[in-house]
Amino acid sequence: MTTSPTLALENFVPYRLSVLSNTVSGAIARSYADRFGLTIPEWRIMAVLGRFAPLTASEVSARTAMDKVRVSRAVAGLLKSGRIERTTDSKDRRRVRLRLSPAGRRVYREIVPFALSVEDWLLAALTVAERRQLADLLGKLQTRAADLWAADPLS
Amino acid sequence: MTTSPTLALENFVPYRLSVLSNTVSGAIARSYADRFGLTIPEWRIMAVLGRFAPLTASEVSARTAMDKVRVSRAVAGLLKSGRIERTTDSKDRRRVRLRLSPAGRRVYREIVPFALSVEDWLLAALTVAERRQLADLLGKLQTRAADLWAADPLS
DNA sequence: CCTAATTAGTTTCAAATGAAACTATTAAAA
DNA sequence: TTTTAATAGTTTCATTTGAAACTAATTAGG
Repeated sequence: MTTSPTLALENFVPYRLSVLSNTVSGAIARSYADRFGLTIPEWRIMAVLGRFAPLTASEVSARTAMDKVRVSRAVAGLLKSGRIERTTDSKDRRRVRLRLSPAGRRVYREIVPFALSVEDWLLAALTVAERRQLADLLGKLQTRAADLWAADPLS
Repeated sequence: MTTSPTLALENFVPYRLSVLSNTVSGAIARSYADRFGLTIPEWRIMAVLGRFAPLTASEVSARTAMDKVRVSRAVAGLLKSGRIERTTDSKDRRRVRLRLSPAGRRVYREIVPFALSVEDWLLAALTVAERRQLADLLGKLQTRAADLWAADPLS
């Protein structure tokens, strides 16, 4: 008698990554919504503008791994809540230069320590060596996954 | 002069997890759609029914980490494509017993080796020791994240 | 019993999503 | 130049999503 090979979902790495990422993002999304009235796309944009402003929408897109539609909508939300400012680039009037507003900077100064404390809380289960391992593994897997995405090497 | 603390998104673990998970899931979703005409929720359901059938929708929900609405819709899709069968439980007529159909089992026998080969390809960048590390770290982080989700311990 | 509360699963409705079409502007080619 | 193509960003439209409401069946309480 032959048995078909089976797959244990609970040990399957793509599944575990998805569940972990959803759990973490869900908890964070709830916190950010409650405390700051921000979505995760909005938070990501504030995070990159806090470091690198001014940026164009395309640059934000590249730095946040979000497509331009998402960026466009999250930018609209942040403009409405007065947390970022937009000016059109005078050299290339298609481009838009984005930066945090004074109110945005105040939120940024509050949210960064909070975000870091969430990360710390999450990583408190790991030793320093394990945290290094984690960073290393995430890097290797991301490189590999990007190739999987780009080329479908199993075709 | 004082500088506000900043946050490097590209090193922020929740962000890196999200990007990695999206990259992996996106590549897999494309493959499954192309080769088997399956969505990821449908595939997850087939994966658990391949091991544990019959299961009720709630049991499927628990084993796949998907809410009951998602399960209900994916079950409807699998019924339509003839890959699962449904009978109502005679002891409790609210419950529904789900199992793979013969056609579903054929797909299952094809997709399991494929799924494992995708995982292998992804993990080929890691040594055996690193794979063990990864499994260990994912476990620790998932436990921690579940606590974060349940209790919001930073409140 | 018989009513209230609970549970399993589905449907509805409003919000989030992304691909494709679109507008405006700039760069390249003829 | 003046088309033509490419780029930046927005909007449209069809699909996906999930919370809340709903239906049906079972269990618990009075």
